[in-house]
Amino acid sequence: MDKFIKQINKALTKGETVVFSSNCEIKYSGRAESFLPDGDRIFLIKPDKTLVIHQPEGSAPVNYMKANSEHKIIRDGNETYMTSTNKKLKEYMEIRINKLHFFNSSPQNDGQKIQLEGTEKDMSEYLYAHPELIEAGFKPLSREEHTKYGFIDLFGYDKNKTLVVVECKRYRADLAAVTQLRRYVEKIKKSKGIKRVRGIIAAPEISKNALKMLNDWEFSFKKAQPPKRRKRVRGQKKLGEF
Amino acid sequence: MDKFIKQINKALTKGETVVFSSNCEIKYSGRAESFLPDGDRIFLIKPDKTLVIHQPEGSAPVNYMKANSEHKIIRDGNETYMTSTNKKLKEYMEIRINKLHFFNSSPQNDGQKIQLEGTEKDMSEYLYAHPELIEAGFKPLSREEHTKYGFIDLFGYDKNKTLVVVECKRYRADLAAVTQLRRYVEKIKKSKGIKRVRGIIAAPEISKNALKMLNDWEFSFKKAQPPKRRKRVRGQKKLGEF
DNA sequence: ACACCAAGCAGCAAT
DNA sequence: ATTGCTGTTTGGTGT
Repeated sequence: MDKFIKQINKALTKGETVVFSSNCEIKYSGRAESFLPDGDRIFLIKPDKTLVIHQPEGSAPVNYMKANSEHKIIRDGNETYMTSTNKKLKEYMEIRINKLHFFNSSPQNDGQKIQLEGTEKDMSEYLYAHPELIEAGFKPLSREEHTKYGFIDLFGYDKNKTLVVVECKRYRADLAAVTQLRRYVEKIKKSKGIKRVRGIIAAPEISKNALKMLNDWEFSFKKAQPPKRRKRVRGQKKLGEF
Repeated sequence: MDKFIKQINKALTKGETVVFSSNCEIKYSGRAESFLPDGDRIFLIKPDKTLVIHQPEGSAPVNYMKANSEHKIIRDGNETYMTSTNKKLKEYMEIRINKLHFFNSSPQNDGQKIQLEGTEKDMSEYLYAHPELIEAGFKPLSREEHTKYGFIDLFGYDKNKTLVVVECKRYRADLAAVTQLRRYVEKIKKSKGIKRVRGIIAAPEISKNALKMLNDWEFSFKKAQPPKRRKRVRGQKKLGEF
């Protein structure tokens, strides 16, 4: 355990990435409060002082501390603790480490940024470039615009010069998508002093209740998908699989 | 590298938790598509076949595969790849492993569930038990109720027997909170055929625009907080700090 | 399954 | 720093 304390303190000062596993108990206090009784977990401490703690199931960490936290190992009699504090965020964590299973610390070189495709932004770009996919005669004016009424995905005129707000969803549109659209439409009506502004949800699908609310408000739905390049990845049988 | 392949295959069949670091390139195709050029990353494969991949910064994984994915190591000439597939979710990942930095596999025993306090649910429970914190004469009828209009945090009558919908937010209420409240209020008005239903946002704070929208709709704001036990955690100077 | 919603959401962009 | 919003959101709960 003394070796562990030396190792981790050294690693933290050197800005290495630390991974260890231990049997431990975790207390957290900050935006909420949590307690996790004894069990084996995986710990990851990054050079930016992010701490992520994983149980044996699920994608999300069970506990974590955000970047720029301060991590310390403390001996208290027979017990070993790690404390993590983030004064700025008023967050505190205390981990009683009962047993260390393994420890690794190493420098990690990685200056790369992930390149992501098929997002809602890609979708609004694509529809901006191909307005006929919304409807014949649609003339886009702007996309991804931050207005004081909110963040409007796609905005333009229809063939009758009526203003149209388009809200894009990369998946199934739900009630929240419709209320969001409605908020934009109403704000624009009010600010421009015009009676008629159309609202369109562009998404691959829409939930039943959302469609009902859409109809109640005389908005409309247009089936559309975010674009993908569909490059082949090893393990995929066919490109057409999804 | 051959040893690595044996180790990882063995670990995966035994249901151990695998952690390794490698220099690699990552391609993903599924709900979206991504590409991440060569760099050092930490890999975590859990007994439930969740894969989580971390870069040296931030809380969130840069890439991941959800539980029940299938992970395989493949040699292709001089290159080593790991493929992860989840047929059910139609998700595919391919990782070209250039160099392995370290590897660990170990059984992890952890049957514990995190105990969390200070959630929105705790807040609505507390306000249900202490209705005077909303306003004098408020009589709650239900809390956390799933209706076909949505999920209503707190519902009751005010001192004048007017129906009141309360939407709780554990942190600052925003525009979405107000539109959510408005949706519930309108649906209840319509379904019950009554003209007046009040709406209240209960939250520690509310954003400026949200407050304006709240006033426009003649709803009201009540300052309230989720309850916390505020137990002491090592590293916290005083209980009163937050 | 779908639907809806909270989250210690995280991360990002614009104000 | 605050606001608003997307996300390969994740995770939970109820229908």
